[in-house]
Amino acid sequence: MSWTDERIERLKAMWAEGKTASVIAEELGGVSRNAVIGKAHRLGLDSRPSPVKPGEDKPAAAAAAASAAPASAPAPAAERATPSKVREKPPIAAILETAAPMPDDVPAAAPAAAAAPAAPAAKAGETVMVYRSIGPGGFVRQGPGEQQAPIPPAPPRRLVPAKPAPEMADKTGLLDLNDRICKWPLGHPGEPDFHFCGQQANPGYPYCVQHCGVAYQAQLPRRDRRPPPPLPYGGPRVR
DNA sequence: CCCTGATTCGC
DNA sequence: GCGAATCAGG
Repeated sequence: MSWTDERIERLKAMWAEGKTASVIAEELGGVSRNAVIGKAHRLGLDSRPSPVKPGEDKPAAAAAAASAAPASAPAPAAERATPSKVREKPPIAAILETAAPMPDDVPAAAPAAAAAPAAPAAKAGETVMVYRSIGPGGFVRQGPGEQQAPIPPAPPRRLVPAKPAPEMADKTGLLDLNDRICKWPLGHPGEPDFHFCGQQANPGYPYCVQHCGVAYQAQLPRRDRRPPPPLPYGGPRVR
């Protein structure tokens, strides 16, 4: 990895922001902390308060020295690292509120053909398969034009108490989660229709195959990773 | 140990 | 010019 103009600019910017050499190296990718420091010095960037050099003294000038009581006081220090905006935490109560209530009356046979979970964004011309709930009994896979399955499944003879309430017939609430169904969240906690994917979980994983594909991605060697897009200032720090 | 930046020096 | 190795303080 070479020092292109663009990378040098990013180095300068981050160095000026006060980021440590390690962080800069990590964000630039493909270079070590030492490389960053070395480059910064060659560029003549401002020195940082060095743990090794409290005041100023040159190794060569060691002979003289002695009489100096260096007014060392570099305290640029920390006032960063605080995210500009603290994400509101979802109160657990709010999540619980959206979980399936369990009213006494039960629906005869929930039609529930509505909203399939988050259809993936499709490029033009692509066929999007959708998993559509056919009620408490399961899901069918449908293409865009396809109609509801012709043979509606026989309604369950008896609904067990744990089964979903009408409004949650096609949604998976917090209380529906177990280790066999996909826990991929759809929507945001606190919103009325917040629910979970609910498809069959990929055995050994918390998500279905589709969402595992999103959640788990192969780690590329550093040099092959795409550097994060230019964030002029204060992008979210991922660590 | 971990972290930090500075410096050196072979390439 | 580059950066690993090394140094040295916190």
